[in-house]
Amino acid sequence: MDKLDILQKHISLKVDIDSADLDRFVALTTPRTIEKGEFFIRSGQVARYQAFVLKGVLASYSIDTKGEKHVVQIAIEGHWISDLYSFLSKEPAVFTIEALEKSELLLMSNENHERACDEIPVFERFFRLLTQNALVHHQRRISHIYSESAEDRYLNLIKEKPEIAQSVPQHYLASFLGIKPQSLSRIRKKIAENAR
Amino acid sequence: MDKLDILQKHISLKVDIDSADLDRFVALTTPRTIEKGEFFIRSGQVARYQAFVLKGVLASYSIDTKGEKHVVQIAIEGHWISDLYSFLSKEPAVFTIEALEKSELLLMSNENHERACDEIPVFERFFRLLTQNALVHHQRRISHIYSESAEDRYLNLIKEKPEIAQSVPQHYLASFLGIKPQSLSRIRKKIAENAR
DNA sequence: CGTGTGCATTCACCTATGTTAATTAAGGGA
DNA sequence: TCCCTTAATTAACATAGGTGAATGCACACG
Repeated sequence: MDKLDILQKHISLKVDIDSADLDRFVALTTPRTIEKGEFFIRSGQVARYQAFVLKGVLASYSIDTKGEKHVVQIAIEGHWISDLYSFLSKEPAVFTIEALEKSELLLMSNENHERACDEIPVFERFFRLLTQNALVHHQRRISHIYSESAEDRYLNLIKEKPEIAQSVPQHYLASFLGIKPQSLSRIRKKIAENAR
Repeated sequence: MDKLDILQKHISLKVDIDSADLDRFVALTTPRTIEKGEFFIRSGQVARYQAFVLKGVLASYSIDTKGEKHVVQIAIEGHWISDLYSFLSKEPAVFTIEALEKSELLLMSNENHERACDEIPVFERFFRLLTQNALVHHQRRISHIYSESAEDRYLNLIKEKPEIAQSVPQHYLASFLGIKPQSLSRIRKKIAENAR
C-alpha cells in the first residue's frame, strides 16, 4: 500500500476528508526513517514531535528508579505515538520511545499540530476523535490489568493483536504485559504443555 | 462556590470562553441530582449522557466474570465521567457508574455533545484538550501500576488525591488500586506500625 | 569461521497479594 | 432503640509472579 494511502485510510476512519485537505495535512508533516534501536524520544527531553507510523514498530516505556523499563504502548503501522504530555506542555518527557525495527514515520511538530487544529476544523475534530479512541482503549486496558491474570492477558494479546505479538521481542511483550521475561517464559511453557 | 463558577473555572483552564458561550454550553446540559448508591450508568445499557460533577463522588467500574468489581475511575467535583465508548458509539456500556454519595451533576447528551463540537469551535477544542489530558493521566496510571507496589500506589494516592482517599469507602479505594480490601487493610496496618 | 553479547529458557527459592473464614465495628431502616 | 446488613480488620494458608543464577541459543561482528 502506498504511504499516503495508509494515512488517508486512517484519517477517513474518523472524518470525511477531501484530497485537498489531505495534502494540507501531509504538508504539515515531515517524513523520517528511524533505525532499529534508535530513540524517537528520550525521557527528560522535550518531545517536539508526534509520529504517525507508516511502517515498523516503536515502543514507549518509562524507566523506574531501579532502571527497569515498563512498556506502556507499542505502536505499529497506522498508530500515532509520542510522549503526549511533553508534546502538549513542552515539559520534559517521562517516556522513552524506541524503534524496535527500522521504521518509517510522519512527524508532526507541536506548532503544526496546533496550526492544524486552529486552522482546519476537520483536523481538530480528527484529533479529538483520535484521542477519545485512545482514551477508551486505555480505560479498557486498566480494567483488563485488574481483572485478568498475566496468562489471560498474554493469550488475549496473541488473539487480538497477533501482528504485535509476532513482531516484537518477548521481553518487550513481557514488559507490555506488566511481567518479567522469565514469567512470560513460564507462561508460554505452561500454555504449550496444556496444548499438548 | 457557585455551581456555574465551578464549570466556568473548569472550562477556563483549557480555553478562553466568554459568558455568552458559557451560557450556550450550560444550555446544552441538564442538572441532575443523584442519590448515594444510585446508578448513573449500568453496564449493558447505552450511556446516553456524560456527566460533569458539580458536587459529590462517582465511581466507574467493570464487573468481571466472577462478579468482582474493578474501579477504573473515581470522579469528584470538577471531573467528567461516562462510559466514553458507549457514549460515543451508542453501543452498550461495559462500565457501571455509581454515585458513592449524593451528588449533583450536569448531564450532556450525546446529541448535545455533537452539537457543541459541530457548532461551537471553542467547545470542540475544549473537549479535545480535556480528552488529551485524560489520556495522559491514564498512560501514567498504567506505568504506575506496572512500576509501583500496591503500598506505594496507596501512599501516592493519599498524597496526591487526599480528597478522594478521604471521601471514598476503603473497598472502593482498594479496587481502584487493583487490590482486595483485605490487602489494603494489611497495607494500612503495616504503614501504621512503621509510623509508630 | 570463531566468538562475544544479548535474548530466551529453566530452576529453586522468595514475597506480595489473594483466599477463606471468623470477628468486630459501623451505619441505615423498621 | 434495636436489628440487620455491610464494611473493615485479622489471621492462616495458597498462589502468581518476582529474583537470582545457570544454561543454551543465535546472530552480528571481527
